[in-house]
Order: sequence, then structure tokens, then C-alpha cells
Amino acid sequence: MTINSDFHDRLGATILEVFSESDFHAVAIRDIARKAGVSFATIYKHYGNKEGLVFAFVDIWMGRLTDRIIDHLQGMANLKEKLRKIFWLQLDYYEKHNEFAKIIFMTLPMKTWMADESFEQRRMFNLLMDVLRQGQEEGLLNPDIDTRILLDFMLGFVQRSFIMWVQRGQKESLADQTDVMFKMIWRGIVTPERIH
Amino acid sequence: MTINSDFHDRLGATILEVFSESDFHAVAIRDIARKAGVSFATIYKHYGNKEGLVFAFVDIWMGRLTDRIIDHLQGMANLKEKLRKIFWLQLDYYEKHNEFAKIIFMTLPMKTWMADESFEQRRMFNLLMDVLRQGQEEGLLNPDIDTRILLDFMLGFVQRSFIMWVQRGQKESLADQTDVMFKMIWRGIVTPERIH
Amino acid sequence: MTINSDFHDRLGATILEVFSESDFHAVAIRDIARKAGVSFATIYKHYGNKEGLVFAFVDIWMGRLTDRIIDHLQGMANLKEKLRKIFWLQLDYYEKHNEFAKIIFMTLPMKTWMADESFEQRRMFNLLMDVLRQGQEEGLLNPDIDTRILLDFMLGFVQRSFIMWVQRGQKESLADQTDVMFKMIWRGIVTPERIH
Amino acid sequence: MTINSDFHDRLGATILEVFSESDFHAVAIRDIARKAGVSFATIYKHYGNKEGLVFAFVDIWMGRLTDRIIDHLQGMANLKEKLRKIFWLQLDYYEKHNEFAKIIFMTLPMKTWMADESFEQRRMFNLLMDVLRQGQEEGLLNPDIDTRILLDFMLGFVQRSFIMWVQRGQKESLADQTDVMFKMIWRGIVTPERIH
DNA sequence: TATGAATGAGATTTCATTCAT
DNA sequence: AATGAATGAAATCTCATTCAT
Repeated sequence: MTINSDFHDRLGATILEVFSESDFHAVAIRDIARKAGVSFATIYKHYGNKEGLVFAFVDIWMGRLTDRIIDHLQGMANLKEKLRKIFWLQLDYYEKHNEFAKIIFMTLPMKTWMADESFEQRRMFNLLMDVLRQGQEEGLLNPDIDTRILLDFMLGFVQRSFIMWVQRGQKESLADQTDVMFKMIWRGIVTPERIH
Repeated sequence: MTINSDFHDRLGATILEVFSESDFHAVAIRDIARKAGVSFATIYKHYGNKEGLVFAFVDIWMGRLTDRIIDHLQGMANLKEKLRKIFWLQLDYYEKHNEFAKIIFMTLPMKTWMADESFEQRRMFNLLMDVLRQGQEEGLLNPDIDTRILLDFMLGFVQRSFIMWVQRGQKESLADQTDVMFKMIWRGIVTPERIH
Repeated sequence: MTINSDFHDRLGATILEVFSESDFHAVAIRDIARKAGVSFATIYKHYGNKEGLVFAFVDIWMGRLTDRIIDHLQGMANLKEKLRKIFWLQLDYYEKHNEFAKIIFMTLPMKTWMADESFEQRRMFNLLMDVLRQGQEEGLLNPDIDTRILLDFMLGFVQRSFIMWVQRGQKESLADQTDVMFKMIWRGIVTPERIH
Repeated sequence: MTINSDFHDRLGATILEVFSESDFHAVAIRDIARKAGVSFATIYKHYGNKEGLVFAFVDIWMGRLTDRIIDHLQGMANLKEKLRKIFWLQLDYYEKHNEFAKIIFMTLPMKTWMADESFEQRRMFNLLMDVLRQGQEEGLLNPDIDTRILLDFMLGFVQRSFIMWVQRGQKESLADQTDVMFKMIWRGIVTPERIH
């Protein structure tokens, strides 16, 4: 069952517009339908329910970030550079697609979002875990720390920084802070002896 | 207008129980009322609406954490020890009162929660900012980094770690990871020359 | 249990003011209490409930009309004059105390009002029935008609006229129409042979 | 947006049943919905609120009476007969549909009912006024009396008689009293010289 | 397959009335 | 007695979702 591509585009645009500004439950599916020019019943046919609708699109947008990271990592050997690139790509993507980021970080009920075992979330998780694990195997990243903790360390910083960036008015570029921020992360995860 | 203290206690317990397990909007105020043995009309009279109800209690619990931090910092001079203590107190409090933490980190719509300019949130913010600023003034913490970024660094890690701890089944103690985690934080924020 | 006379007066004034303008159920007893400067709980102590409150006062005001009719009938012998006087007294009283009349004719749920077997309603009923019966016994009023129908004939006209007088803006005096209106009534109830 | 005809019928029946027996405000819309087998949300969608619901049906039933009067007046020339017929049709309709009559005369807050400027109320009003005016123009009805007063005279008697008929237990037929009652009305409104 | 009507649930508000002080 | 807090019921509105066309 494929939906008319035009509808799909309009739906996506509407979801970004509406869910980025209002709490998940404050959004009426009828408004989405009206703005997108579809009947709400059609949405139900295609996506099952409100959660299904949003997650379907979130999955797509998350997939694009993962794809972009994979693409950029090609041909890179230096692990630190890889990690810095990953860090920058995230800040950059969330900044450029801040409506998407607002949805996953701010308006989706975290509980629901965490519970969503989507393919794309897992793919992103695996991708990052692989890089970090590789770094630990190479002895570059602190092998005494559970790899998942390394990941939480990075992602927690990214997520909190994005939220506060929005909170503080989206003034200067978020990605421009990559340097400062990544230095902090790197010192935290590098094998202590290699810190300099 | 003060509510009977017994009611207050039962309400608090019920809110912890219910909101920690269900999405904010999935909770019916009538159920809260029934479980707490209060009339829902009374709840409305006192708290205005569902948000007001939850925030009133969140404020109280957040205030207790702040108080505890203030209490523990008394008589401590060493800044690193202070920060480690703050870090531990947070993990410990969120672990022991994980229902409260689930509410603020997982079930309250983040947008709403962030928008809530409560006294207690601000008090906690100021407390932590003061300690970090003091560290920068002493030259111990990296003075080149915006103090707010230092804060986001710590809090992002705490928040993400808590969420994942829940996600991963609340197996081992969260506070027990203070050592590993705080080392990462410390290396990230300390003035580079003093890293050893 | 007697209520402070001052309270009583203020309550009465408030009831006239409020119930004459709003539907019985649209009036909040708290508003009554506030306007009268009493606690609503005190009202309950004295009058039981909202109905009891209004009926208590309606009874008083109805009693005054009855008293006035009795007073005016003293020393009158001519039955037609008596009836005309009764007719005029009603129009005049309802016009002068139109807030009271609005309450009994327009805002009290008729069903409730009819069901109220108050002493004063009965006293008024008996008074009018006695006069009409007397007229029939004298042969002046049509003896072929059930006395109660004679009464309905008069009272229906009074009530409808009052309501329409209000509806049409309370322009000219209602009591001033006594002449025209009573002629119609009289021709309808007089024994046919005596119509001239 | 038309409501399923079956629903409409069941709703109408329920409204007659419930509102004729209870005070307007004592009726819960949810009970109406349950009895009629409709969702109360559907009721709100169609009728806006409780008043809208009742008035919508009252309008229909009032329209039927008006239609019936118009139908019966066809081909009648004698004005007195016309008026007697109108009088009888009203008593007959209210007796046969006494639940409807109870609603408009006894349970609807008169204030609200009077304020309702519905098409059907106006149509009935115009119809009756036309007949009375015609009678005055022909010289048959007393031309010295405001036509509206003639109308109030008739309708006041009808309304009061209906209410008392209910009050007294709906014993004998109401319509059967047309003869006695109409004679009273007629003598009251006929041009005095033509009274015999 | 697309649509809108119908539904049921819950938030919120406003009362009348009861309860405890 | 007098008072205000607490209660329970209902109106109203707004949704997400299901059903029938």
C-alpha cells in the first residue's frame, strides 16, 4: 500500500510544522489531515494511528541522518576524526532540521519514543556503537568503560545541547560549537594515557 | 487555602505511581482522584488542571533534591569533590526516587516541562551554575567554555544515563556508576593543563 | 429559627433581582449568598435548598397580594365590581412587583411551581373560587360552567398578558388595560341572559 | 449533515418521554443519549446543546400543529367556525400530544421558550393573528381591542386549561370541553352588538 | 480506496449540596 | 449558629478511533 507521493510530501511537511511546535497530544489528527489536504480516515488507513503516523516519518528522517553519517565516514581512518565528524553531523542535522529534532527530543513523549523499537533507531545505535567499540579495541578509547556509557555520554550532550539551544532562542549556530563541545567529549572518552 | 495534609500525601503517592508508568495524556484525572481518595473537583480547585497538579508535586520533589545538595555541600571546600558530590546526589536521588525522575525525564512532555519556569527549577539551575562558575574563577574548570555548556554537559549525561538505566531494566545501581561517569565529566570540564 | 431581619431583607431583594432576570437553574446559590452578604451554607441551614429559598419568599409575596385583595374586597357588595377589583389588583400588583411576577410566571419551572402546594397558593385559590362560586349561586355568573374553568379563564388571561407585556417591552401600564380586558372576561363568564 | 432517520425518531421519542416528566435541568443529556441509543457526542454535534436539542424537536412538533390548522381551515368561510376549529385543534393536539404540550408549557423555562424566536412559533403566531385581524376587519370581532389582546385571551385560556387539566389528573377529555370554553372566548371577543 | 458520520473517553467547568470545624 | 472546604453530578467540548458507505 503506497500512498500518493504528493500526499506523502504534504503530510511530512505538515507533521514537521505542527508537531515541532505543539505537544504530541495537543495536536489533533484532524488538523494534520486538513492542513495536508487528506481525509483523516485516509491517514488511519495508511498509518494505523497517530503514533504510527509520526513514527513513520520520524523513521524516514532518522534514516536520512544515519545514511548521511555512513556516507561521510567512508574513506575515513582516523577514529577521532570519525567521532568528531559524527558529532558534527548530528549537531548540523539537528540544527538544519530542527523541526525534526524538536519532535524527537521535545514533543514526542520520551517514554513512547524510547519504546519505539524502530529499525532506524536500531541502525543508528548500531552504527555508533560499532565505531565506539572499534575505538576501544584499538586502545584509543577508554576500554574500562561500558561502550553504552560512552554512547550515552555523547548523545546526552547532543540532546541536552539541542534542547537548550532551542530554549535559549536558537541564536548562534549549534554546529559551530562542535569544536568546544567535541573537545570535552573526547577528553572524557579517550584512554587516559593518550589524553595529550 | 491549604489542602488537608493527608490528602496531599496520598495525592503525591498516587501521582508518583501513575504518572511514572503512563504517558502524561494517558492518565485520567478521575483515576488519580479515585486512587487518592479525593474528589476530582477538589483537585481542580487546588491545582487548576492536570499540568498544574503534576508540576506542583514535581516542584516539591525537585526542591527536596536541591535542599539535599545544598545541605551536603556545606563545609566542603574542594571543588572537584563538590562536583562529584553533586553528580552522585543526582544519580542517587533519581535512582531512589526513580518514579519522580521518570516523570520529569520521561513522561512530562519535555516542551511543557522546559517551559515551566518554576522557582525550584531555577533554584537548582542557579545552584549548579554558581558552583561551576566558582570553579572557572578559581581556574580549575576550563574558563574558555561557556558555563552553561559545562552545565549541559553534566546534566545531559545524567538525564540520558537515567533514561537508559530504566530502558535497560534498572539492573545494577545507577549511583554506583558515579566513579566511572564522573571521571569522564571531570576530564571534559577541567582546565586542560590541570587534567592530571 | 428566625433569621436576622436584615439578612432576610437583603436576601429578598437579591432574589427578586437575580431570579427575575435569569432562569431558575441558571442562578447560582453562591451568587445569591455573595450578593446578600451571607454564607451560602447559612442559606442551606435556613431554607434547605434552592427551591426552598425561592418558595419561601414567593410565599410571602403571594401572601401580600392575597391580603391586599381581601382588604380591598371589604365592604364591597356588587359581584361584578368585586371581580373587576380582583382583576385590577392582580394586574396592578404584578406590574408594580413585576420582578416577583417574572419569577412565578417566567423563571420558576412551571412544573415545580405547580407542584408547590403552599399555603399561600391555596389561600389565593380558595379566595377566588369563593367569589366565583358566590357569583354562580347568585345566578349572576354562568352556573353551567365548572367554577374552576371560570378561574382558569381569568388567571390564564392575567398570566399570558403579563408575560406578553414583558415580552413586548413593558411599555404602557398593564393595569391601565383593566377596562378592556375585564370586559372580555366579564362577557365570557356572566350568565348569558344577563350579558347586557 | 443529516442525522439518520432512525436515530431522529428514537431521539424524538426519548425527548418526549423524558422532558415531559422531568424539569428541564433535571434531565441529563447522557441519559437522553443512552435511552435513544445515540452517542451524546453525536447529539452535541447535531444540536449544539440541550436547549438546541429540545428546541429542534419542539419546532418540528409545533410545525405539525400549524400545518394541521392550515389544513383544516381550508374551504372554511365562517369566521366563528374557523376560530372554534382553531380552538378545538389546539386542545385536541395538546391532549393527544400531551407530552409535547407538557414540554412547552411546563418544563421548558418559560423565559427561554419565550425568547426562542423560532420560525415555527412565528408562523403559528402569524396564522392566528391573520384570522383574528380578518374577523375584526369583517366587523365580527370587536375592533376596539388590540388584536394581540384577542390572541392572548385565547392562548392564555388554552395554556392555563392544559396545565390545570394535567394538574387535575387528565381525567375527562380536554378537547371535549371545547364547547363550553369556546363560548366563553367567543362572547369575550365578538363585537358587542353581535353577541347574540 | 477515500470519506465523513458516529462513537466513547476524558478535560474542564460549574453547580447544588453535604461535611467538618 | 456560621462558614468554607469537599464532593459528586452534569454540561460542554475536543479528541482518537471505528464504522458504514
